[in-house]
Amino acid sequence: MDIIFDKIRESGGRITAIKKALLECFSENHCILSFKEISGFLEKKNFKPNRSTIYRELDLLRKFNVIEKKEISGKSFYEKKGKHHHHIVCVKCKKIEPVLMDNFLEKIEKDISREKDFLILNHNLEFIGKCKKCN
Amino acid sequence: MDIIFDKIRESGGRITAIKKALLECFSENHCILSFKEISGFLEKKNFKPNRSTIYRELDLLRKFNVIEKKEISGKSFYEKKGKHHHHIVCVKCKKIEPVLMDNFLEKIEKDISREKDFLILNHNLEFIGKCKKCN
DNA sequence: ATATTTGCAAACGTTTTGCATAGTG
DNA sequence: CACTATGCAAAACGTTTGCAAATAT
Repeated sequence: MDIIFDKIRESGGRITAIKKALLECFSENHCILSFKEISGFLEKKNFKPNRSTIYRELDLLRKFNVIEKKEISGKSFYEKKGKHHHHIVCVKCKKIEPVLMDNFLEKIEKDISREKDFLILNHNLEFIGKCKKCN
Repeated sequence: MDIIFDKIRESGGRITAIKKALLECFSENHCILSFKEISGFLEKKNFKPNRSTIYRELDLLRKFNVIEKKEISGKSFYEKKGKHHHHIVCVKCKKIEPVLMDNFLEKIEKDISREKDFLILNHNLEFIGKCKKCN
């Protein structure tokens, strides 16, 4: 946590109450969070920042390499950078859960890079289906 | 094509000029198309339907199982149902290209299904990176 | 002191909706 | 004829921006 604070300050960023609360939010939650979940979390901690502030802070944390943004079925989600994983998404209740797995895509990515002359930096993989409850 | 027309009529849908043009659009284009690309195609064929009409038609074609919708980096794309494939997306020029490959995810999907008690119906996989030109 | 952060209001791009009219089966 | 498809205008939705005031360093 303190390391992140230092990193932010070094890059010219300032540690504010909202930023602290946001960092807490991401350290307490391992899986991806929607905008609403994030602002809900902040409200529970008695912060009610303006939407634009939240978006801007999320953007900053992204630039500081603390979190990353994912777009799943047209909506944005934010997630602490960390262990490589994918997600399962329930078509009915929309619940998203993480799935840990080794990076089995590495070999395929090499093939694609060579074949298509395309430098692969990242990938998105979600499995869409029905969770236990909804099925 | 005629099979699709029949299927649509059977389900209570009506064959209109716009629907025909849209079907042409998807049979001429194998990879995913953005909304703008679709309406551009229609304009080239001298159709200028209202946006809402296009969205509604796309929705119908989706219900008739002719096309499917994909959300990539926050935008919607539409694609004819067909051969299983994935996409590479250039972060810079945003160009999207298809990548054909056998369904190597099958085994992994079985594992996830068992482990998470989750029925997998589909998956989304995109490789993000830089194309030859942009790199 | 100065640059960053914040709230507010307004704009933006994409997609959806309600309603009246036109067109298909 | 009955019901679907269409155009139009307006709304909804998530996100971004410009600006002036507040705050961190």
